[in-house]
Amino acid sequence: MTDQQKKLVEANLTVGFVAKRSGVKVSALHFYETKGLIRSWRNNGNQRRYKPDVLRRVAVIKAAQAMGITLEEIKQTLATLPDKRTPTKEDWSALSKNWQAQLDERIAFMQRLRDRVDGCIGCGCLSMTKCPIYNKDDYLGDTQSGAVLLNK
Amino acid sequence: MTDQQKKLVEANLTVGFVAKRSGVKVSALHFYETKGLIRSWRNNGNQRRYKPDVLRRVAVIKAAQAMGITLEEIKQTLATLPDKRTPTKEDWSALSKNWQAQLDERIAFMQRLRDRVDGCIGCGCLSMTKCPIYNKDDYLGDTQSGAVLLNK
DNA sequence: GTAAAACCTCAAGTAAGATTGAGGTCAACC
DNA sequence: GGTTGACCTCAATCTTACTTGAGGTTTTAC
Repeated sequence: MTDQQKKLVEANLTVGFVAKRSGVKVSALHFYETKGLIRSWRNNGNQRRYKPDVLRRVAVIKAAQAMGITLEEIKQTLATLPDKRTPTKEDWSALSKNWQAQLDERIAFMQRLRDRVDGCIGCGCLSMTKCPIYNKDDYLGDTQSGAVLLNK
Repeated sequence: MTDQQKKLVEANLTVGFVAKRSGVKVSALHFYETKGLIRSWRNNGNQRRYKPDVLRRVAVIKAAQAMGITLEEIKQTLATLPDKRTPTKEDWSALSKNWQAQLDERIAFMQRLRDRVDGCIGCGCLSMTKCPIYNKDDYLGDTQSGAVLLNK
């Protein structure tokens, strides 16, 4: 049994191990901790120790980031996980559902954007009076203007 | 005829007009100019004046940003537009094609991600030895590790 | 028991993409 | 022709998400 495996069994992970396993740097783990996204306790020598589920938390953080969710939002959502006990399948499932909706929205937005890019950026209407990019008021209310229509 | 319409006809846009029409702040237009994404000339009083196609450029910049393309990449792509003449339908169409491929990729990535979130974050395998998020080596080569698999 | 590797804190730096503010000029309108 | 709003430059500041480095301690390995 290697030392790393021992650590696993002890369910008492060092920062270096978590860094290697999760693919983020030690400095990032420190950073996430200061931001309240993950937690650790300290051993006698003041070194961080983690529960194994920190690996899932970090994986979830990376996945959410890849979806374009900010750390602040991720923190909010992670805060809905139970504090006292190790999160269960249902707990993680709820997070997943939360973000899946956002992700679906984002995908839909990207698809709309693709269609716009297709239909509009490439269109031939260079005239200021006809192009819907030039003249957004044509199909937006007066309160909207400019590139605002691109922001979701 | 309003003053704004006069300005349009004169094809000689002020920075304030462009800002209002495109939905970006004057400071952003200054910024884009220093970065080489848009161009202007100056009137007698040293004020910026723009050709109308700057509006399309800005719309394209915002669209590309919404796709997750960096200003540097956008600059590179915009640099392929003709320098001497006003870009034609075909010119803009080429840009559109360029980015559509990237957008398709990004959408596909998001969809893969959605499936992962579904299948993995929400899965019940909290054991370190079975969960594919915990044990990435199971399906990635040794060179890959950790959350790397989430980065496209 | 000692050297190397891993860890600690805290301040500063980085990159992208802007915004804000100071101090001053130009243009539009009555 | 003066006031107000739009514009100018340039430096500084902001946000997000980290990384780097200095200076020092702890753990691990032999």
